[in-house]
Amino acid sequence: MKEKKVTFADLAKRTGFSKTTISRYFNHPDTLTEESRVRIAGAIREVGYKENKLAKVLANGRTEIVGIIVPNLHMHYYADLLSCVLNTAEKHGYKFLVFNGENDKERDRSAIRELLAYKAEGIIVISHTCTSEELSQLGIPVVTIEREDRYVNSVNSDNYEGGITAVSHLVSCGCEMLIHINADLNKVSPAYGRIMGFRNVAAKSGLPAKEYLTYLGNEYLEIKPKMESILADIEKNYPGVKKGIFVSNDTAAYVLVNLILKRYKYLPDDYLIVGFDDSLISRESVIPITTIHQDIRTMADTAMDLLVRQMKDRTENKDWASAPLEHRIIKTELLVRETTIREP
Amino acid sequence: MKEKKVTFADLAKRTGFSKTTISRYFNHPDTLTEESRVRIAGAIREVGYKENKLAKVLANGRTEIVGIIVPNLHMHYYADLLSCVLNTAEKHGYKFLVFNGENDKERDRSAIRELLAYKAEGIIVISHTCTSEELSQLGIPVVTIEREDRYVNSVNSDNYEGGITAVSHLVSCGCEMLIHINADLNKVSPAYGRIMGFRNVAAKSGLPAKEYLTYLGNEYLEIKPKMESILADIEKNYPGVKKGIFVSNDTAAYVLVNLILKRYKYLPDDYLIVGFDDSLISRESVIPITTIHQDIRTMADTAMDLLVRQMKDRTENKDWASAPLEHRIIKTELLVRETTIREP
DNA sequence: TTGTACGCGTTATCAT
DNA sequence: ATGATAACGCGTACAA
Repeated sequence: MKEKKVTFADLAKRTGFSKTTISRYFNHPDTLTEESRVRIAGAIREVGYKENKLAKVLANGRTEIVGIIVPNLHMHYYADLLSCVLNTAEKHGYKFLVFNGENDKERDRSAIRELLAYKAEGIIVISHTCTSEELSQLGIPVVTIEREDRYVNSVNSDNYEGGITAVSHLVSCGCEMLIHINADLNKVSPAYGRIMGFRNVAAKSGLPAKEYLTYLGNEYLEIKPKMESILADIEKNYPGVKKGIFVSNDTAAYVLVNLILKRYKYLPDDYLIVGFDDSLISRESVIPITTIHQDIRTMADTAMDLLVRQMKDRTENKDWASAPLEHRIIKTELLVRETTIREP
Repeated sequence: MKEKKVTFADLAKRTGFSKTTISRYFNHPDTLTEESRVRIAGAIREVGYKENKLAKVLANGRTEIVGIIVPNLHMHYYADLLSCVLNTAEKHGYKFLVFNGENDKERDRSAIRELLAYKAEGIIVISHTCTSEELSQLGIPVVTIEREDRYVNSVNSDNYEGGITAVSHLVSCGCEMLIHINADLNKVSPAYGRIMGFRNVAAKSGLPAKEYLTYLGNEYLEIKPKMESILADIEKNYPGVKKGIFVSNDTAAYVLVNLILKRYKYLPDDYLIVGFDDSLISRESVIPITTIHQDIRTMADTAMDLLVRQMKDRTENKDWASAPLEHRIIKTELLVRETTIREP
């Protein structure tokens, strides 16, 4: 079972042209006679020629490969993001070499090594184990999404504005106190803006505020016990008070709603809840959750646009590396659903 | 801002060795003197050499690239599958070029074209727009996961056995009738086995059985209205009867549970429900859903094992293409949760 | 319009 | 243990 590899040489022999002409047939067809084209086209289908992009790459340097490093794929947020990035394939013509870091610094590093070895033209980094400083020294264009981004181009949601909007909504719903549940985030994390947003509105509102800042986990079963104790604390300390609760993300908000439902069979009037992300789960809840929509599609598109520009500059030998950094902020949007509005 | 490309030639010049020796340093270090190795190693870090896998590929033919084509990534099932496949990267040393078909035949086809052009050594196909016959003629190893697979190697869950188990469980719970909700599947689809499993057990049990076979959709909001009318039909025709309902997948089962909860605020004793997949959502439900666990991890591992074997045979010029087809079946497992067992 | 000759960075095959 | 040389498949000046 021999592998038959048909190359330009074979096509050349078969048509009487030189390899150069065959090459031109693919890259500059307009410089050939109609007749020559037909002859070559015929030969191509007769011998079943298949293009070899790797040989092409070695000759002209453009791999058309972009690397993506994701932290994981069980969180729909990352899966969605990856999906949207992959969908830019036809728009820009890049292929994606994907690596799943699983929050392991060594894996992320090894992914980067491979990408450099395969001469990827650029990398989209969604995982967060490597510092942006490290990323900035790779020698190829990098764009990060929703993570620490001091030294590289990036795209982030408008977390601060989103936090402002979420909490303002709670205030305007007539809440008598404000609560924020979140991880104890690092200030360099874009999501830290959500905490800032909360504090800002809480201060201006003059309402009593309480923050529960502690690591909750990423999965339902991990979050549940922690949320249980937070809920217990709330029930104990603030009974009867109309509470506006801003939860860091929809999964956590969903857990909270479920716990409350489990307890009361319905959502009591003194609980108003807002999540963040607009992930599927927020819609799938028995009581759909009010949340801040992140425009993942636009984030992915913007990231690719940024990356493509840099990659283009690089292949054209422009000074891409010392261009000023760009940190794009993508607008969020409040989606009012049933956890902040009671049906009559 | 010039790009400095350091090659074997530079290392050779710098160390006084030939390119051949440099190559050997990387591929057969044991054939060099300790001293030579040290000298080369030194040169490498001094000039900052970075390997170029593409040149290597052109010379030896092994890209170490495997293609993956997924139908989409909003369904956690596919995202999980992709995640598990990506995680075999270190085990076998392959890199993954990922394409998102989005159920578009043209996109799937174009993905295949690209993979052939990039000389991927094999492809894992999860999307289902291309027939297995088409896939079998690509000239490179292919393994499909949970889809039509007549002409190619494949990995599937034991859908039939899963169906049997699910429905048997309902019977043993004392249900007075059996209901199956599923899409009107094609017989070549592996998931058709779930329907067969239902019919088989239903027939043997002698219980009255009812099938709702109609396309439900893949997303919560798409499924909801359809499930609503099915539930209405059930409530109208089988009130008071203890119903054992086997739903085709967890998302649909989740919708059903939510609709029932919305109506009764609890799950009435005459509703016993079993889903399929063991997707996250089945655990995240207010009432955790009894389901059939699919061992996605093992499916992904098995798929890669199958593919790797074929790819190896091919590079060794063995007759991989005419080896007998293998269709691996992965065991499923019943997970009894709260939708089939009531707490006292 | 078409061809010649060389380069891309590495590996494989003989030699020494 | 190390080297010389020819592939690998294609692109591109430069020539004709």
